[in-house]
Amino acid sequence: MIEQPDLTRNQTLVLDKLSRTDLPMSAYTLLDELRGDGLKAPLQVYRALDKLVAQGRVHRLESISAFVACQHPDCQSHAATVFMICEKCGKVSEQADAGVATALALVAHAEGFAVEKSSIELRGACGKC
Amino acid sequence: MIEQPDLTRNQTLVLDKLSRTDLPMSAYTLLDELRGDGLKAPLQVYRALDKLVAQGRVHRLESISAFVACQHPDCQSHAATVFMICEKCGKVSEQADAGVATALALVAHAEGFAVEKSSIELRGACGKC
DNA sequence: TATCTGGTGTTATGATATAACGTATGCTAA
DNA sequence: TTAGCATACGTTATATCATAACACCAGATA
Repeated sequence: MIEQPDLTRNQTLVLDKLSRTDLPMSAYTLLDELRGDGLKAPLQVYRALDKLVAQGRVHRLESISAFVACQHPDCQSHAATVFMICEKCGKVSEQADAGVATALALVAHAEGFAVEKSSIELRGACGKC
Repeated sequence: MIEQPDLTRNQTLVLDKLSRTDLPMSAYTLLDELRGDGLKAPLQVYRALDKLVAQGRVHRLESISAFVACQHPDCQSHAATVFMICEKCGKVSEQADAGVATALALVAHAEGFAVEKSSIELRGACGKC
C-alpha cells in the first residue's frame, strides 16, 4: 500500500473538481473553474496536479494533454492501465487489464527494457457513440 | 498497401532529418536544424509532420511531444505499436507486437469501444542504460 | 481559359507548462 | 524555546508546443 497523505487546500479543490465529472479537463480549464475558489495562476493547478498524479489519484492523458480523476479504488496496484477516450462524447474509460500488462511486459523484457511508467491510450468511439 | 505519394521539399527535409538520428525531436528542434535549408516558421514543420504522420512514416510520441521516424518498413500493417522511450539516453525503440494488439482488442471489445488510433508508450531505462 | 486542389510563406495568436523568487507554515531536534 | 529544515504557497515572467487566417503559386483537368 502506498501512503496517501492528507491533501492540501489546492489539491482538494483540484481533485474535487475532477471527481465531479467523467470528462477529462485541461489544467487551464481547471484553473478557470477554480478562480471562484481563489486560484489565480497556472502553477497553483499544476503543482496540485503533480502531487495528485504522483499519488495515483489523478491520471494525465498524454494524447490530449488533459487530466482525469482515477476511476479505481486501488489504482496503485495495477501495472498497466488502458484509457479509452471517445472522440465524440469525450468520455474516458479506464481499465486495468492483466492480459495487456503481461503482453507489454513480454515486449519490454525481450528488449531488456525496464519499464517505469506506461501510457496506453486508445482513441475512438465508445459503446454509446 | 497504402499509397505513398512523393514527398514535397519540406516533407523531405523533415523526414531526412528525423531519419538520420535515433532520437526523437521536437517540432521546434527540427525547425532550428532546418533553418539552414530555408525553413523559417513552425507551420512549415508542423504541416510536413502532419502529412508524414498520416502516412505512417513518422510517429508522434505523445508523452514527450516529439517525433521519430518510423523504424519499420511496413508500419501501416501493424495494429499496435509499442514505443519504449529511455529516460536516460533518450533513444526510442519501436516494436509491433501481436500479443499486445490482441490483448488491447479484447479490452476494447469488452467495452464496446471502436479503436481508431492507439498510443502505447513505455518510459524507463533501455537495455544499455 | 477557368477553376480546383494542395502546398507554400508569413504574421499573429492560442494553448500548455515551467523557472525563479520570496513568503508562510508545520515539524523536529538541540 | 529556538534554530533549522522541508513543504506548500503566491506571484511574475517566460518557455514550449501548436494552430488560425490569409494571400500566393503551381500543376491538373475540364
